[in-house]
Amino acid sequence: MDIKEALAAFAALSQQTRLEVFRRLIKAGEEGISAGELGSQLDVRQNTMSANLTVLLNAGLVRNERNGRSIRYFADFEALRGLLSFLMEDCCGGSTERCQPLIEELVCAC
Amino acid sequence: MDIKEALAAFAALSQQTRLEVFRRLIKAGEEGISAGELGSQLDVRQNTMSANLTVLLNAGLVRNERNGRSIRYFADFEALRGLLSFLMEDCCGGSTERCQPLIEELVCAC
DNA sequence: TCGATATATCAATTAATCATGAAATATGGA
DNA sequence: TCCATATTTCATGATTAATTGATATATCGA
Repeated sequence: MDIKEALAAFAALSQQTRLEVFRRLIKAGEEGISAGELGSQLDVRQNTMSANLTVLLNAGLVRNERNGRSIRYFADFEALRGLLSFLMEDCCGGSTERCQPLIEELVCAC
Repeated sequence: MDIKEALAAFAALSQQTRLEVFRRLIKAGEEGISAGELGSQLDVRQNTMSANLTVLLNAGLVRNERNGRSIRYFADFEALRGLLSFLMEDCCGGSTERCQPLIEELVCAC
């Protein structure tokens, strides 16, 4: 993960529809959600949704897979891991006092 | 943390100078870094840096504190924790299989 | 092969963001 | 009080992003 990729990822997550899509894909896990389902769940027109999904794809945050006539989207957990590690790199100059509780709390949220 | 705050945080992190600033503040921990130091470290003009620091402040990602003539900035770890929990909420519908390794890898990065 | 469904692409308009010059505010020291 | 330093605020022009209508592509079933 370099800064260009990280910037693209954060930019992708800084728009309401895309953030909601990504959170739903995180929740959905392996199952994923089709483009059409996402559009109707979030009440977004199909071309707008398609454009937003393309942004998430280009940012590397999601993958997709054709399934008959529909296309299913999935969160890319590996990319998310990379992004978060990039952000927290050398946190507190290496002392874990500050980041350890941050991380532990996150586990509980899961 | 609601979606508005999360969007503001991701938007704040989606610009090169601000992302670099935030990562430096994460590294700096308790010590923080002054506005002027950040400007010269990253070779950014003072008013541009000031505007970018204001964006990070408004997004709740950093705090500041006047110290004589200079103003010192600090990463807000609690806000970061809130943001990450928001993003990972109900990850994989509650099963931790997917998020557990993601989190564990993060700890190592610290 | 034809029509229906699902999704993507294109071009254009509108809206938001960014960096900058100029000026203002706050602090500390002579 | 006056000057220098550190930082913020304001107005503006330039770049970039978002949504949309129209159209294209891909898949499925009759």
